[in-house]
Parts: sequence; C-alpha cells; structure tokens
Amino acid sequence: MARAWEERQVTEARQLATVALMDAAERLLYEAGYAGVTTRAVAEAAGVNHGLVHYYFGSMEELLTQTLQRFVDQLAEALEALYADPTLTFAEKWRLGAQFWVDEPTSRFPKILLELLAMGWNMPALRARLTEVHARFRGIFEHHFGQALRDYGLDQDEFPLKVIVGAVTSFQLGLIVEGLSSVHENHQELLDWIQRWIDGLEAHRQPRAPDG
Amino acid sequence: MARAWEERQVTEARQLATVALMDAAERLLYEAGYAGVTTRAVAEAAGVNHGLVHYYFGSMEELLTQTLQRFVDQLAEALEALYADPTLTFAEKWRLGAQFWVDEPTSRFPKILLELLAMGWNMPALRARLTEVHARFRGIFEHHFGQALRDYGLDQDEFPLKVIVGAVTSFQLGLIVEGLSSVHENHQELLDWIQRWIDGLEAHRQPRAPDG
DNA sequence: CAATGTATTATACGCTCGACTAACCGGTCA
DNA sequence: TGACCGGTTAGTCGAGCGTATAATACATTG
Repeated sequence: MARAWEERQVTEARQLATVALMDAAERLLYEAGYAGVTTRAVAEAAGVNHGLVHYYFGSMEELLTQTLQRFVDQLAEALEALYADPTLTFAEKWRLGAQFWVDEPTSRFPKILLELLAMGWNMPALRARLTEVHARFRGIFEHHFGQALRDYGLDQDEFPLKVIVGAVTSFQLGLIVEGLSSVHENHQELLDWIQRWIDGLEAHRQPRAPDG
Repeated sequence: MARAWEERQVTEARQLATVALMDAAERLLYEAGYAGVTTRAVAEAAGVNHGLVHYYFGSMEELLTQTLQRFVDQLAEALEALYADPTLTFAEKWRLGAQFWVDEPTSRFPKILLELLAMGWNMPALRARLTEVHARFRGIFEHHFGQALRDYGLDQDEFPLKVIVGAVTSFQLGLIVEGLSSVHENHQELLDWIQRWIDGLEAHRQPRAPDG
C-alpha cells in the first residue's frame, strides 16, 4: 500500500521543518560526526518533535540521503560558479579554490563532506551515491583544468589531463583528511609551491585574445 | 582506590584473549566501521565473554586505544622495513610502497587506518594520538625521501623536501579515501606517471658508490 | 580432600536507539 | 454546530548499548 507521507502536499510549515532537520543533520555531522546524527538529536537540534523525522522522511537513512543531495548540490554550484567566472584567471581561481575550504561560510564543508564519505564506507547505498558525486566533481575539474592546460600550452604527453585531475582530487582530499586529524605540517609549503608553479604558467601564458 | 585489573599478573589465557579482542576490533573496523565496534560484537567476534572487555581493558575506549597503538606500530615497522632494505633502489621501494596498500596481507590496512582516523575526528583524545602517529610516519618519509632527493641530485630549491613529503602523505591519503568510496578513476594513470618520473630519476642517478 | 582466592561467566541495570502509533489539536466544510 | 481530517505530539516497543556485579568454575595450597 502507498505510504501516505509520500504524496501529501507540502505545507509551508512542513517545508520549514524539513529544511531545519537537514540543517540540523549537517550541523551534527560537523559537531559530532555521523554517529551523533540520531533521530532525537537531529530533531532537538532542529527544534521539532522527534516523531517528525519518521513522518517526513520515512527513515533516518532517507533524511541523510536528502541531506547529502542538498549538500553536494550546494558544493557543486559553488565550485561551478568559481571556475565559470570569466573575470578571473585560472591562477586566481586556483587560489580561491584553496581558500574555499578555509574561509567562511564554507569552512565547515570539509568535515561534513568527509563524515558523509565515512558513512558511505559502510553503507553501500550511500557509497554508490557518493561515487556518482565524485564523478560529478571530477567532471568539473576535467573541464576547467583541461581548458587551463590548453591555455597554458602545456604538453599533453608530459602532463596528461587524467594525471592532473587525479592528483588534484586526491591530494585535496588528503589535505582535508590531514586537517581533520589536526595535521597541518607542510600544507602551506605545498600549497605555496603549487601556487607559484601555476602563477609561473600564468605569467608565460600563450595569449589567446586580448582582454581588458 | 586501585582497580584490581590494572595490577593483576597476565596469564597466557588472558594474553590470548586480549590479542583476540584486538584482532576482532580490527576486523570489525574493516568489516563494519567504527560504529560496529561494540562491546558485545567485539567479544563475540573474538569468541570470549563480553564482560571481559571491561575486565581486561576497563573500558571500550581503552581497547580501541590499544588496538590503535598495536596497529600503527605494525604499520610503521612494515614501512621502516621496506625503506630500510639496502638491496632495493628507491624507485623499487616506491613501487612496493604503492603495492603495500593493495597486496595481501596488508590490503585491509587502508580501511582500518581510515576508520581510526574518522574516529579521531570526533574524539579529541584519540585524535591527539593520531596526530603523533602522523608525525611518526612523516618522519619516516622525511628521512628516506630526503636521502633519495640527495641521491638523485635534485635541486632542493626546486623540489623542497617539505613539499615532497607534504605531497606524498596527502595524495596517498587521498587515494585511499577515494578507493574506500569506490572511486578509482585516474589512480593508475597517476601512479604510473609518478613511477615513470622516479624511474627516470633512478636511470640518471648520480653514482655514489659502486654496488653489486 | 577441603578451603581459599582468582578467572571467567551470566545476569542485571540504566540508558538511548530507530521505528511506530494512538491520541490530540486546530482549521474546514457540511 | 459538529463531524471530519491532516499535521503534530507524546509515548511505547523491542533491541542493543556500556558498564557493573553476583554467581560460578577452577586452580592452588595446606
């Protein structure tokens, strides 16, 4: 038989509570890790009755799934917006990309993202979604880094796009994991070194079209 | 008042059960994640009464702490043994280092390590230990990679040791995290690219002393 | 063999979990 | 007015948790 909550019309109050619950789930992921995201904790943090979690979402897993979806959409949009900005050079975009994980209001994203990833390690259904998410982000990087490689006139044999993208995604993830473990040694040196390399490429860039 | 279990002499049976419990804790970390490591689950997996967890270790946290200690000691020894082997070139060591996470019997290490790290994100006491652990591993890398840089005659300004070590630790961690999320794209290309680079350095190595 | 003290087991306690549901509340419409 | 109904609340359920302790098995000693 059909579950009533699935087809019921969405009232404004319900919309507010739903958003509050997902906000609370993110906050608890950040503050306590995924083990701290329980029905009652999430309801209390959202200021709603704990029965509503089941009433609105059907299960805890569904709440988490929708929270994940909303979170990665937000993340992808921010990333797309950054790299799509035509007023910035690639070097500037890279610099802002590094800042992204540190500056407000997105400084909580690393913890939330990694908690979601860690959940996925032991929940095949969630992991499958996260694998898709990763592909989506990889696609963004591939597109914009491929463009940058061409703009910089880099030899595609010497610096294959796959290698660049693989290095960027994995080492960024690694930096985040180390940061969450209170490990920061060598990070600034590494980031500065990469920035200098990219700035150097930018300085010797093949001019394509005159701008400004 | 003094807790009896702290000062009691260790019998052989107790030693066996203690090891079995830590083995079981590692296995559960691998199979179910840290949320699956409960008193009863760990005791059942070890084939001992669940009361013994408290009797032997005093608390669940202490069992986990000792399991962490044993695990990282094992990991550090394996890594030290690999890099200390005088019959191998650095390029060969690097190749074996990459295989280490994939081959038996150490292929379960990445999951166990990352589960422990994830636990630490929300347990300050554990995180502090993990920060130390990371420093220990970073020290190993610094020593052997510094040696390799000198052997290869690489310019220390162009490739600072801190940058190399920072890149190696973070990108390895990132590869592991991606692997746990069923993401493998670009990994082989990246690893092959690095291996070719190191092999190239090895081929043009400054001879120091004749060997073999 | 009996007595003793420790190692181990079985059970109990107080608590929280996710899931579920009966009861209630306030607005709507006959 | 009063029956109705969806949204919300409060409370229950069985399970499992970490911890603690009573009860038992067992080895050792006299």
